[in-house]
Amino acid sequence: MKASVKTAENGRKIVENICTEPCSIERGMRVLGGKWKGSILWHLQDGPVRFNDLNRMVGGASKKMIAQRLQEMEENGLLTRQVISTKPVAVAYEITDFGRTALGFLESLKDWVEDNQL
Amino acid sequence: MKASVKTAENGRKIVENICTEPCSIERGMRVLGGKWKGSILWHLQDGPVRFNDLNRMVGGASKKMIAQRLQEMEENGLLTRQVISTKPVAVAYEITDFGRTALGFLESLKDWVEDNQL
DNA sequence: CAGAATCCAACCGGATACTG
DNA sequence: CAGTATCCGGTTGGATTCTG
Repeated sequence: MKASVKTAENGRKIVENICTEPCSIERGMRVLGGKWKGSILWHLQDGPVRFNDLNRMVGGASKKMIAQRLQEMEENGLLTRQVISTKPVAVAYEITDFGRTALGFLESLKDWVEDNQL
Repeated sequence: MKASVKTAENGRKIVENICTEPCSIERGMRVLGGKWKGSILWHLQDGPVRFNDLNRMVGGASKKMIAQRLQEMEENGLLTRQVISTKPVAVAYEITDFGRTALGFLESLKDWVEDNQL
């Protein structure tokens, strides 16, 4: 929701509606922002990746963080986790169709950063 | 940078390049992500806004947070701060042209969130 | 009005060690 | 291999008070 703004006679702007609950952008940042989530999703776009590989691909994040973010992202339906019962066990993370709908936006963020040398 | 992946004879994927420094997506999240930054920029798109109004528009953030984020965003060139020497003093924050280049994907984030009822 | 300063609890996240 | 458990220092961020 966006706050609605009126302009008084003196030119002063009056804010009428207040965003009481977090607006869409903040909610989105909670799902895709934070640390590592964007990178994780990005690195899943070419197919399932195993835990340790993902850990290496993201780079800089600890196993603990990756595991946490993966859980949250699974709960949000961005990816799925499948256990392959070999010895030792293997686990593959795969992006969902829903997760893919976020890739476009991640790409525009990436382009924006690179175009502006941030 | 994206990690490069090869597939070994056994079908196992090998991660070759490791993202040592934060990749574009992470850097972008640091500039636009975090708490409130997206919302702040979003609420500036229709013209300059004063500190307290911005505080109300964002909603939920303390003055301290808004002040901090505004400083960072000014350093990043996303917005400018101009002091109007009235009594009491007024300060207006205005989005820069560069800041405007980020509005596009904030909008796609917003749409994505709303389309999927996040 | 627009902050800066201070205090402090809560959370975050790295390192390490351990498990099935 | 794919995590979980624990420890623990650092950061975050709210509440409150103060200032020009």
